[in-house]
Amino acid sequence: MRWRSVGEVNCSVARTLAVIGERWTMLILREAFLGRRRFDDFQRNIGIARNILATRLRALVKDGILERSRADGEHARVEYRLTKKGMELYPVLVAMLKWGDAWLWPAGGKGPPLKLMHRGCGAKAMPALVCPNCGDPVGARDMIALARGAARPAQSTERAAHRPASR
Amino acid sequence: MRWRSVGEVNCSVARTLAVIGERWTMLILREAFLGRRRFDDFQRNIGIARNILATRLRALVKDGILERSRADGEHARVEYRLTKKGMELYPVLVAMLKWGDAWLWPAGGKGPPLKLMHRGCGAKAMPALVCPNCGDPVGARDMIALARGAARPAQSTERAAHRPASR
DNA sequence: CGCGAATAGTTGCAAACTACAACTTGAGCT
DNA sequence: AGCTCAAGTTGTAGTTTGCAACTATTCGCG
Repeated sequence: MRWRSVGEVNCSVARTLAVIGERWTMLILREAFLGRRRFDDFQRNIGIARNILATRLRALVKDGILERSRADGEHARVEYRLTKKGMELYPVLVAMLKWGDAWLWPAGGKGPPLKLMHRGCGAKAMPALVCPNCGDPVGARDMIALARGAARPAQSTERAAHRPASR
Repeated sequence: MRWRSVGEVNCSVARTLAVIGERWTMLILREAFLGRRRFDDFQRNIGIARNILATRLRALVKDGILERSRADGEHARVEYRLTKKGMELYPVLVAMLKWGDAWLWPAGGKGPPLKLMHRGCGAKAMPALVCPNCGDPVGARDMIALARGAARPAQSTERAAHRPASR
């Protein structure tokens, strides 16, 4: 398969990657979530080449993640802002941020540069993933994937069909 | 900046992307979380070219996400399994899955192929992101990013330094 | 032992993508 | 008109990806 057709695969992860999986795209979204809206701000803060940025922004607009508007008044100022669809990518970004904070800062070093604070209660803490039903935190081993229709987990095919007689 | 040095940037998102941000990598992890462990299983299920898969697997092992072991007994069977560090990438995958489920399946179509079930309580539902302190669900607008040290949000620089006299 | 099948890769090459820097376009200011 | 700024586009060189065929190692079996 070519990467080009990864968006047509019958899997939400693959389709999501077709939208946000290109190099640089998540960094553009990071900036967008921090409130950045202008071409040159993105370009300077990320350090991305201008043509690549232009291409990515165009794709994100086409996919409905960002909205492009010509804010008239000052020069040719163009703004890119997150749509609702884009806003809802926040959990993806936070999950990356949290994992990076936990695993990618060597003990001797300075530690990650950002902390998150919950507006509602004032807690300075990373959001956690929980079961919406019982409220317990969930990790990889707490969830089972069920294929549509099937009543059983969509688990490993593991040595199924071939080698029918030999064991 | 080259993509090569994105891992040295002072940002957990950028560093995380240096590890899992290459094309195909998250699809390899999807398979790993579904219980797949073997080279050919990854290759067939994802549809990735073999050389690319080999390169990605090597990188994931080097980064401590997967562990390579030569399970002796059958042929030259090699296994790749998630480490603890790798397991903790689950929230990233789930966030993508959830967003894809919500936004990438046209109304007329068949809908996403996987559902998740919580082992603990049996609920069939996607995990949600909540504040660990108060338990409220959080979205992009509910959190504020604070730069280390600084007491104020790490928000947009927006027309700050230059243009000092003209307004 | 020697053979064929299974598994896990590697290699060579063409096509596609990325990066850099310089250039273009269009709007507003004076 | 001429200057500046923001937002791209273009040309070109370098890097990465994808395909298909090839190699290497192990196992089971006669």
